[in-house]
Formats: sequence, C-alpha cells, structure tokens
Amino acid sequence: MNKPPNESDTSAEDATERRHFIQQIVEKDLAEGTYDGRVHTRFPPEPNGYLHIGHAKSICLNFGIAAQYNGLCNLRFDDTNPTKEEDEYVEAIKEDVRWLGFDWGDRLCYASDYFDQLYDWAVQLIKAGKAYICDLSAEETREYRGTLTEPGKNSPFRDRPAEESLDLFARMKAGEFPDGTRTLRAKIDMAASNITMRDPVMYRILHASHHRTGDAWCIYPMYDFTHGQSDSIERITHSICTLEFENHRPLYDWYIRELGIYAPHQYEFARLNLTFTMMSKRRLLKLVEDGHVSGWDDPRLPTLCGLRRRGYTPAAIRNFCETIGVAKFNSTIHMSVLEGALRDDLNEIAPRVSGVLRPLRVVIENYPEGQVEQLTAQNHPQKPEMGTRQVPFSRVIYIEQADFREEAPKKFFRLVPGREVRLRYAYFVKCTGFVKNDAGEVIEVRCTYDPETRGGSAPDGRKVKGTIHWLSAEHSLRAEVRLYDHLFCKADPDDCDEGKDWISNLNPNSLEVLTESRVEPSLADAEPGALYQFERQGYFNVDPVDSKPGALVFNRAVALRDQWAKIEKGK
RNA sequence: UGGCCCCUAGUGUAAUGGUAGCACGAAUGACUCUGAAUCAUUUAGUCGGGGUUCAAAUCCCUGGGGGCCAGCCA
Repeated sequence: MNKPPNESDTSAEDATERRHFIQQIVEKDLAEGTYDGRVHTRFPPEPNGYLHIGHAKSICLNFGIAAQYNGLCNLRFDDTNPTKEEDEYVEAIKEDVRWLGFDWGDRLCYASDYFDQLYDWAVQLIKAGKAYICDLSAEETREYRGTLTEPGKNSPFRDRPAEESLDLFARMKAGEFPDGTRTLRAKIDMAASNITMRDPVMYRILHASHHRTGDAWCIYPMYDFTHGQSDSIERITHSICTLEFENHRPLYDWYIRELGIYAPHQYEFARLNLTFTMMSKRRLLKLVEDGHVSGWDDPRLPTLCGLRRRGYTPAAIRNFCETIGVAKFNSTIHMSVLEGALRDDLNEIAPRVSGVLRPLRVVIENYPEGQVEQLTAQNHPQKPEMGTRQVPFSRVIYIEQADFREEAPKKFFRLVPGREVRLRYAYFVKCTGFVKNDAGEVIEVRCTYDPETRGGSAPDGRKVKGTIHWLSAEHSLRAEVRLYDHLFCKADPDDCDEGKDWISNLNPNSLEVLTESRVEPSLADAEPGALYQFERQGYFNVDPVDSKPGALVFNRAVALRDQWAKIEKGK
C-alpha cells in the first residue's frame, strides 16, 4: 500500500541487491557464458535419516538458485552406503521436499544408478596407474595415513602392477574377499598436507544388500569417488555443499580431471545452526530410538516432519531460509527468528478462534438462566474477506485462569474484583466476587454484565482497559492442548557440566499436555493439520495424527508475542 | 601442532578500493474489541596492530579468536 509508484523498478532493484556469494558466482558464470547459460543444481541427501531444518536451507538454496536463474535442480539420493540407508527414508525425503514446495520434475536421481559407470571409471584409473588395490587392514590404513602434523607412509601395495590390481578389483567385485580385506585406493600423495589427498579409498568391500541394487554389488564406492562424478553425469553446473566438504574439493577436482570428464564446480556454504536444538542426524536418531521424543515427527524436533506436525508452514520455512542468508561464516541463528517467520505467515493466513487453555468458571449473575445468544465474531479482524462466525454466549462461561487476579499487580488490566473488562465480541462484565476451594485456589468468579454493551462497545462511550476471551461453558468443546517449549534447556546443547553429555541438557518441560482445555464449537469439525490463531494465545495446529472428531488435539505451533509476560518477568 | 576456511551493531547479513546499509531483536511512543498485528522513533558495528593508497570492511603483513580435516561415513 505504501509502494512507490514504479513498482517494477523497485522489485528489480531488490532482486539485484543483496545477492549472496553463490548468487554472485552464478551471475558471473551466466555473464561469462561459462556453462552455455545453463544453471543446474542438485540437492543430494543421503537416505539415512529424516530431513531437518538445516536441509531446508540447502533445499531452498539449490532449488531457489535454479528457479531464480531459470535453471534446473535435481533431487539425488547419495546412496553409496547400504548399511545405513533405507527406502523408508527416501520416501520421507521426497515427501518433505515436495511439501516444502519444490519440484524436481523427472530428475529423480540415485548415485546407485551410476554404479556401473563408476566401476568402469575405477578400472580406467587403475589402468592409468592412478589407482591400486591395497591389502592393508582398516587399522593399518589409519596408521599409514599419518597425522595432522606428520606425513603418511606409502602402502606396500602402492606400486603393485596395474594388471594385478585389475584382477584383484574384478575378484573383489565377484565377491571373493570378505569385508574389510582390501580397498581400491587412488594413488595421489601420502605426504599431502590435506589428509583427504593421502591415497583416499575409492571402493570398499561391503557384503550388504542395497535398498535399490539389492545384492548386485558387494563393493561400494566412497562418497568422494561418487559425488563429483554424479554431478558430472548430471551436467551439474554449481555443486553446492556445506563447509565441511571444503577439504574435499581438491579431491573432487582430482577425480574429474584424471577421468577427463565434464567438470562442475563445488562451492561451500555454512550449514544452519539453531539455538536450543540440534541438527546432528546421529543424535536425532538417538533421541528417537531412546524414546526421548515420540518419533521423527515429534513436534519438538527440528525435522521437517516434526515442524510440519507442530504447525509450521512451507512458506514460513522458506521465508526463514531467505532471511538467514547464505555465507561462509559459521553462525548460530536464534530460535526466535524461526518462530518469528512462522508468526509472520500465520498472522496472515490463520483464522482466529477462541480457545481457553486453563479454564476458570465465571458466572454472570444478572444474565438470565437458560438464555443463549449468538454473537458475531470476525475470523480475521484485519481481513474482513475472511468472514465472520457466530459464537454462543450464556450465563456460565470459561475464561483463562491467567486473566483473573484477586489483586491487580501494576499494569495488569484484566479481570479483578470491582473492575470492568470486555469479553471479546460480547459484553462488558464487572467482577463482583470469587469463590475459593479448600486449597485456596480460585475456582469460580462472579460477575455482572451490562446489557447495553452487547457487541463490545458502550453507548455511553466509556472504555475498558482490557479485553479477554471466553467460551460459553455448555457450548464449548473439551480439547487436549499440547504446549511445546525448547527441546534443550541450553542455547547450546553441548554446553554441559563436567562428566555429562548433551542428553543431560534435554528440557524436562519441553512438552506440557493440557487435557481440560476448551475450544469454541465451530472447531468441532476442524480438519487435521488445520491452523488457527487462538486469540491472545498463539497459533495452533490440529494434530494430524492424534486429533479425532470428538477428541480434538491441538499443538501450539508458537505462542503470540506477549508484552505482559515480559513485564511480569522483568519484575 | 600441519593444511584449508572464516571474523561487519545483541543476532544474522550487505557494501568486492570511494557516503558502513538492511532485517530481526531491544527500547520508547502512537493506535487497538487480540497486552497480537500495524505505524513511528531510537539503539548499536568493521577482532587488534602495522603497511600499500588521495582513499581500506575490502588489498598486503602480523597477532588474536573460531570452524573443518587423521571413517573402509556422507
């Protein structure tokens, strides 16, 4: 609405400004015609676990670059280790990428589709004297490799004749040798300062069946001998990966150069780190396997399926990835940035409803017994086009326990004895008293209402400081509400006491289940996965797994920003 | 300890030898039938030192801090 007159100019400007380093590289290549104007990226997950928000950054980057520069992006499974990979994961990964909003068209690829080609290339390198079969054990290989400061030693098999290596390699493939007895190694430089270049293993023997190739192979190529060539086969232009592969780039280039094949280029960016959670696949697996969470889709997890179940939207995640940027600096993003991205999206799209998390009974003494009125509530105050709905009002209602105090602290402007507040979309009510149980807890509040304030405004123009939400007791629906907090107590889960590990930093209060919550009757048929704003509370997702008609379950995706909570906490 | 990479407001990210900007956060105020949203204002930065240059966040040297690498994982 406050856009300058020349809209297209500004958007073009926005697009050209603030390009991150990968975009700059792509634009330079495009300008110089490096790949005949082609841009072709790929997202290459290993199907050994579920995708998490860190992968989302990579997905948005790779698919985003392709979309922005009129290029293509492949989905490629890096499935070279049959002992860890499963079909369950490939299906889940495909679903998550699709859900995020990206399309790989007909370019669903598997590194395992290239096993024959990779084998031929390995033979080529042996023949060229650039690779050899090594009979060293895993332990011996490690000893020969040297350390960070000392060079390695040549393997005694390094100068084995090519014919012998060729024969041994064929017999490895034929299954003549047990696991771990031999490897195929590249002949590079055992004294290289970059340890990756110290005669890296190209193939290992693994008598394991593969999720796609079954038992066709008992030797499998290593990542380094697979990834670059896969990029080459797929005519990738920009092979984008995370920083820890920086040391591998010389090897990536070496294989491609020695093989004399089409050369893509690898670029590395910093992976995403978030406070109060953790991205390690190994650790996520442990949380799932040890039952610290309910599964890969536990809403407390940073997995995409967990975030989806929590109530995150693809748009929120994409916007988040956009705002955090892409660089080479190892940074940690505050979880609040992710939460903010969700609020931004949900604020626009989520219909508003009433939900009372912790109900407190209120009797409106001067409201006729048995009378029920239908009042009109807006589905989104800022978007009239989203319509209105009717909500029933009656003599006994529920309000939030937190909205009543026996005595008002400073700046508290909710319900207090003697004070008047507005019931949203209903009436002004004044508190006349309250009753307590033997334990001293307030179990009922007494009020009177002003019939002249129907709809929420007073004809005499008087104002109230507070507006609270409410639900007609007899018409409201019982619901289970799950409130989530950070998975870990510490911003950095690895910041733990002596002798303890990251598990000890798990937040024991990361899940709070409320079984007595109430929601308005319009939610009776709420669709699984539907998102709502419970006014004054937060955004809630109808749990897609556990919610059933008659037994509603809501997940709190994220709470609303809460100025009052800040004031109270500050005291 | 060897190699490689990195360091810009609290956080994240631009500026690629030429005015240090943006977003989020925070603070304050306005508005408000959501203590939300929205709007306005404010806040605060180039890791230290040296050099090159008319001019350095940017190039060079040096010190400091951080990350990655010694899987037959990816």
